[in-house]
Amino acid sequence: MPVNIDDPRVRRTRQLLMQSFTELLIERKNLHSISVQDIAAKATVNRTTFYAHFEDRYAFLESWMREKFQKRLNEALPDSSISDMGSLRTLILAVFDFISRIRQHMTPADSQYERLFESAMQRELYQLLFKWLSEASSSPSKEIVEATAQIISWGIFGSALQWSRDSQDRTIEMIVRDVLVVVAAGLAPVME
Amino acid sequence: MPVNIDDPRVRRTRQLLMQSFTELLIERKNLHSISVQDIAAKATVNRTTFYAHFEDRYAFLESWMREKFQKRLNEALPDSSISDMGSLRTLILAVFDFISRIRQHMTPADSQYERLFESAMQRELYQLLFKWLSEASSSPSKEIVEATAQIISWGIFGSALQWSRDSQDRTIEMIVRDVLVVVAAGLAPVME
DNA sequence: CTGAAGATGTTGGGAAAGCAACGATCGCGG
DNA sequence: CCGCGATCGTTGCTTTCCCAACATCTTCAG
Repeated sequence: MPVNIDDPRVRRTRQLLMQSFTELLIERKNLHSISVQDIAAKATVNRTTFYAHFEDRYAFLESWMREKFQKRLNEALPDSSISDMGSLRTLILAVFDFISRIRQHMTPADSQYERLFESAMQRELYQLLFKWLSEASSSPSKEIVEATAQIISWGIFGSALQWSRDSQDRTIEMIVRDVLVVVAAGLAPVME
Repeated sequence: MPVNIDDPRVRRTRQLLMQSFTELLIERKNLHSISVQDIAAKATVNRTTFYAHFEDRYAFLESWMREKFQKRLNEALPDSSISDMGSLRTLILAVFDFISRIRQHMTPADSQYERLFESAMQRELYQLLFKWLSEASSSPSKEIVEATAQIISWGIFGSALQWSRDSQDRTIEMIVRDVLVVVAAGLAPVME
């Protein structure tokens, strides 16, 4: 298990593995058909090295999902804050869009990974919300901020998940507008 | 000094260093202003590793030049042979074009590297010609083939070098046509 | 059902890459 | 001319990576 994540070799290996898996996922839609050997080979990295970085394939998939999701959110909100209604809408939109795209790469054979991906996304969303709220909030109570981040992250994520499952009969703009109203109201107590 | 050139780490490191130097050369035109540290940094490789692969900066530059030149020639002649007059012209054209491009990246401060580059190119051209002639020639004598490769490689390379120095008053098409005639004649004895 | 092929993790030893530190050399402004 | 900083090339030691081999476990065709 590599100890120093600042070691250039460690960074390079991780990046190569992540990138390779992303490309494989684009080539062959089916997640389940991608083996550890495939990922390692494409990354020109030994299979053993894969296991030096990740406990098992599930730990890798979780890291991959968290990284992808985090990157997506940070690209959507470059200033790293939810300053106004507009940025809040952008955030919600990004979550809905991301979940929808991920689902396109899932086949019935991949259902075993659904819960893994979902929890990774929710946790990542919570952490980002908590960080942003801690900076922007007027509330002095850490507990209040935590609770707010929990409720809002679950609220956004859960509704996005449900929408992505229900064959998406409502357009993304419509549903996002509705979610925005509720979320904004929930955020009100901790914002000035 | 790495021993096994099939080791994925060795291949990766070499490629990273080569690629990084190429990009640096495009960014900052001046060859002389590029330090070993610059190359290593851009390749996310330790400076010590650079010296594990190359005796010194000169050995690196020679390898880089040979690799670039070889790649350029193989791209120009994908079938790896000089089957007819057309492919021979393509080869000569590639040499002239390559030398001309390289010169664009040279400033007076880089004059110390000229001889290095030149000998690398000539030797590479010789080796390719020898290989091709060995396959295509009808001559049973190895000595004849060697001598032919020597003369032709020096002939093409030398005239290209001279042309690139002389402010290129004649168009590349004109000079190449003339060189082609002579080279073809020189090649005649060993071709069927 | 079976066994052959392939995927998952694991281990030990050797090779490559990273790192900090060193003296030597070069260039250049004071 | 001096000396200060930057680059060069080297060394000893640590960490990471590669590799071959192994024991499971799954899968799927005969």
